[in-house]
Amino acid sequence: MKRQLPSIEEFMPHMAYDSVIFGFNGKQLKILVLEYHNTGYFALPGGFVRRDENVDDAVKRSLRERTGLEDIYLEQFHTFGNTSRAEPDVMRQILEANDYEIEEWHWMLDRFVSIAYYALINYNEVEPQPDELSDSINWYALDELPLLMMDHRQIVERALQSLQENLEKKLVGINLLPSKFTMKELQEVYEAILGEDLRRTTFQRKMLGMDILVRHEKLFTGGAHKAPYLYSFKHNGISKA
Amino acid sequence: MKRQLPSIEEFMPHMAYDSVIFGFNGKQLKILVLEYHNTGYFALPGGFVRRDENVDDAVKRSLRERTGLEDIYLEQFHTFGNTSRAEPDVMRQILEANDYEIEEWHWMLDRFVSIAYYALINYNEVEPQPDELSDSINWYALDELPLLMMDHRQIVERALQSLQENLEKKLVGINLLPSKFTMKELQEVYEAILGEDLRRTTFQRKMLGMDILVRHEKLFTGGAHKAPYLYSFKHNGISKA
DNA sequence: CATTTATTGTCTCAATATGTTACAATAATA
DNA sequence: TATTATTGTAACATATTGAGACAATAAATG
Repeated sequence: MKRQLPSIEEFMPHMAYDSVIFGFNGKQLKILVLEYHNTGYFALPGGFVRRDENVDDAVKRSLRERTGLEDIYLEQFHTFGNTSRAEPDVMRQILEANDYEIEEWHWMLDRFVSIAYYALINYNEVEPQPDELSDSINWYALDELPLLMMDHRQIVERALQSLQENLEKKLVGINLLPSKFTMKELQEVYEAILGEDLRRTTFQRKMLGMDILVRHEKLFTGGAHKAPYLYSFKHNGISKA
Repeated sequence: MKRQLPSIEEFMPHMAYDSVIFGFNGKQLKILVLEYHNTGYFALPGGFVRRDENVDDAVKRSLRERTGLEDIYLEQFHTFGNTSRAEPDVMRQILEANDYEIEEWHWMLDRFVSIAYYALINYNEVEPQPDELSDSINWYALDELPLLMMDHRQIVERALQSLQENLEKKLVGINLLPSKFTMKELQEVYEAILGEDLRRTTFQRKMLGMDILVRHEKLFTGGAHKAPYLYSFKHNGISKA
């Protein structure tokens, strides 16, 4: 008994989204990558937009499903619209490997324009869940990505670039950390995103000078040295644009 | 004899683009706005994407048609994807006023996701041409815009914001000026975009310090004062990202 | 033709911001 | 109690930007 594919009645054709979901494990910046069943194809989490659904909501829906998290920092950064964004043979393989019934032609084999978002989440709060088509969803460091489908590699690169550009403008780094963190952890997030080392004293001065951090109790890690303070961000909740 | 609407065979449904075309008249930043025949509706220049066409190319095609210019500085800045982006009654009115034949329902009355771009052109080089649905296309200063259809006003605001953010990163201001210009003209472009006055000496020092300008002969305007130098940009042509 | 006017190009000094080094203040450990 | 590996902050040097001053014009004025 073959499964039924989502119907074109429900979704807008030619329209998709992809999410680059960033997390920080304390050392490296990582992203979530899906592996499709039995095919060896890797891809970014993505999906289609319902006909009665805002694009942003479609993306949030899928982020909830993949991560279980409710309020996620999300930023749309580019829409990829080249005609080359179609790989019907690959798509057919994936669908067949998932035991879907495919007619001669199906809308999911068509050309897609993809609206791309990046999300920032707290690595440790999450138990990622694969989607219907996938065996697994795993964290990959940016310099250890598997070969990704289609133009997903370029999508990741562009996401990182946008994240870097927004790092100063918005208080973006926050969203990759737990609510309380040390100055060192914050610095490590910045270094991972920018891909360069920062000077400790300058960084600390700048962050404190911005007047956006609240200082809390000290964190006694058990190390043979002065204990660092914990900080949190002043304004509550998600720092969405 | 009614005219025929573009066929859905040619275009992707639910998918559109809009362009915010900026020009600078020497004093103000302006944008091009269309007025639809006999309806009093104003809108941004936009269009649909052919099934076999890159989105970027669709936008360039329409820019050529509206402006006659070939190489235009163009930047995609956001995709607007809310379900509220549909006004079937208004759209029907516009089409009827243009003497198009409309069946019960038509794909152009549907919800659209719009991929938005901004363009920078040389105000004086252009003789704007209205599209099929429009009586006129005219320059409007940003603070004297007519009431625009749908969410086009928000699109303009977001375009301006992106332009402001890109002003420092890229050498964007260039594209609004003729190939040779004075330092004062360049400063006026920056001021119009940023919406604030800049300090003359600091601006000049910064621009010259960037090492991107070539100094040419002086410009004798006939004013009772020292003649300014003309400058052009070092690297040739369009400074696309 | 000398004088006046408005603007331009450049310099200087002041005010900020950032880079760099130094050092005292810890928590654990030996 | 001394040692170790940080952390928080201060101090100084350097770089960047803000602000004002001023000489060098093109034309207009008389």
